[in-house]
Amino acid sequence: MGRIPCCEKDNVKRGQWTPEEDHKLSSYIAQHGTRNWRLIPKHAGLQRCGKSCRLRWTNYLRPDLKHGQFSEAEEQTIVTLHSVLGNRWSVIAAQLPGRTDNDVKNHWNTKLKKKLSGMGIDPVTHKPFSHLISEIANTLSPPQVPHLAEAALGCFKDEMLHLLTKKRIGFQFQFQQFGMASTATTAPNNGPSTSVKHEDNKDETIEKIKYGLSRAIKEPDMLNPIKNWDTTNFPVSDNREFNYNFASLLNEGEGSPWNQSLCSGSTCTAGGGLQQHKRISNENCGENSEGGKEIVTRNGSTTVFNSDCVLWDISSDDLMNPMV
DNA sequence: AATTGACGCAACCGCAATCGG
DNA sequence: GCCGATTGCGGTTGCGTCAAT
Repeated sequence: MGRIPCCEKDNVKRGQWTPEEDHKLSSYIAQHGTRNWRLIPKHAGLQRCGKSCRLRWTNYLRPDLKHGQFSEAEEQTIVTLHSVLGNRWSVIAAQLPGRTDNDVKNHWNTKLKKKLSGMGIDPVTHKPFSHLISEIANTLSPPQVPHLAEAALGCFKDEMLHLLTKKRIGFQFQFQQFGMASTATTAPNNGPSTSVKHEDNKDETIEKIKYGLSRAIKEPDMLNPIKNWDTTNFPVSDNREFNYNFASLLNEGEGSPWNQSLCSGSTCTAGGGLQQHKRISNENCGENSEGGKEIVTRNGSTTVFNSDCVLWDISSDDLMNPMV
């Protein structure tokens, strides 16, 4: 029982492709096309699984592929689309000529996630971490905070700790706002006396986060990311080439193309589906027959960018959900 | 100089969707 | 409409490279 294997595993080579194998596959496909992947390796004289051949072709050998580094414009497009579409790499890659879903996925996982985190933005929700902290705080009643905060933060605690303790970037700005020490490696000397106890210097970072939570509960406006997020004093130590103007992103209007994509306010759930009020930059828009760009998704729904580049979600159940 | 760990990329795996007889 | 075969997709792993210790 079980799934039928895609090929005879025993007589199939695996691992890195050799230039000779690449040449055989490319030559065969140039002559015969890519009609039946199961038969291609046999006919091309390759001891490879058809699936492996297909991957090698689509991700590496195809002549229309770009192999160089991603440009900043491409990165911005990826982030923009990811904030709307989540991990739908094939849809995102379709908007980037010459890039494959694997390329986009790898680039996201190795570079862009870290860049966003380095800027204090959660790469899953595309919200500033401070905003997430505020949202968590707003869901907790004050007596619970010290006990629940750490658990609630678990989803991104490691990321924050990495940033705060290893790369030493980012959050001093927020601590300054709380009247705390100006660097993340200094213990809060004027921290709260009630809701958070400073138990152990080893875990002081967690304490600071908890302190932020307790302050957020007392004074929710302090953590409003729109009002308070400013990158003026926000060094991004290992991303100097990444000239992303986050301040302009949060101030509507001109600036980086990213500024039209990321979440603001408390309603955004980007990454979880195509349900949110979104705009994307015009440079990402192609045209369908009615002047809009269609992106057909796996579940059959269709995302359309109209002439104003406004996203619509068209599903079989719900024919037209204007997303604006 | 040797070791270790982080990083980036290619490739694999398994499930879901689609195709076609 | 059914069902097996094929293809597409996203998550994960393996491995080579390089910098830090």
